[in-house]
Amino acid sequence: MSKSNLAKRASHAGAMITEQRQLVCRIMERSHDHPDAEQVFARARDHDPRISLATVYRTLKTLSDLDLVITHDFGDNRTRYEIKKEDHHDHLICVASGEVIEFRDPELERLKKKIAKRLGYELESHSLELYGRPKS
Amino acid sequence: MSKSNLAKRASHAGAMITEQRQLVCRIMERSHDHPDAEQVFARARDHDPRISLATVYRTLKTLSDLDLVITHDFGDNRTRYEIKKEDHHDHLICVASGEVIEFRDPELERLKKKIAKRLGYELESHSLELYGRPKS
DNA sequence: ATCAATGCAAATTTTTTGCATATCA
DNA sequence: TGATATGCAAAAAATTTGCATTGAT
Repeated sequence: MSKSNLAKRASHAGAMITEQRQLVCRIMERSHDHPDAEQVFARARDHDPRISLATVYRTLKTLSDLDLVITHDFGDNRTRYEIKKEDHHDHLICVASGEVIEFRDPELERLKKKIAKRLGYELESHSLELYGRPKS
Repeated sequence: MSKSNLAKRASHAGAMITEQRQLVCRIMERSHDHPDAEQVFARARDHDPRISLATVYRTLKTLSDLDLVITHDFGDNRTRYEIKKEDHHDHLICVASGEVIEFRDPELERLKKKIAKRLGYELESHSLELYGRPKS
């Protein structure tokens, strides 16, 4: 049950760890969907009703600046957040249900780096979203 | 100098073509960057100062519903629009300058379809953004 | 003539910010 | 203690919408 301990990593990276940040970190560790700020806020408020939405936004920004959290845009105008894991994965969004499916593909990862290199860039980050319709 | 004639295609797809929509279509045909709604509005207003931002939004929405225009999110909180061409391409965003570079890669296209299929989906659309730092 | 699109301004939605206060190191 | 984070409410920014009017077919 060892958690990734996001808060500890954030602290190690120089961020001050307050009770609220601790809480947001714990929530991000336990969220296996891709919540937006409002959802993180709702979950946080369940544990501590005194936390504010502004703090949630600020904390998520801080974590994402530290590269510990990634942001996504799945086409509905709101930013979704996800804890960054060691292994990169991408997302397929079901156009029928909106469900988000994570997948990994090493060939894809290789190809992305190769393309960036070809264009004269060092790949820093990347995001791929596939939008698909379930094959009955 | 044959244009892609976006307006004609929109009309063919059943959209009513007004002067404003004509104008937005012409602008999208001539824009080779990836403008946001505000930029399209500014360009439109140069030709016809009476057009409104709401109409630009509504027209872009209509065109994108008709699959004649694609939307992008490059990480700054605004939706960017681009006319949809026959051949799919993806984007590399320079993290240093914000510049957006288009690229094409057939292997990538094949791989995307393959992955969707593997997951039990028919690929409907997809977007890949690479964020890279220029190799000095 | 009829139905849909427009303009305008107001309303929503998402995210950010200023400032006085509370909290961490 | 001294610097930084928080909460609150107000501000910004992006996008949508209601409604009276205009315009397309």
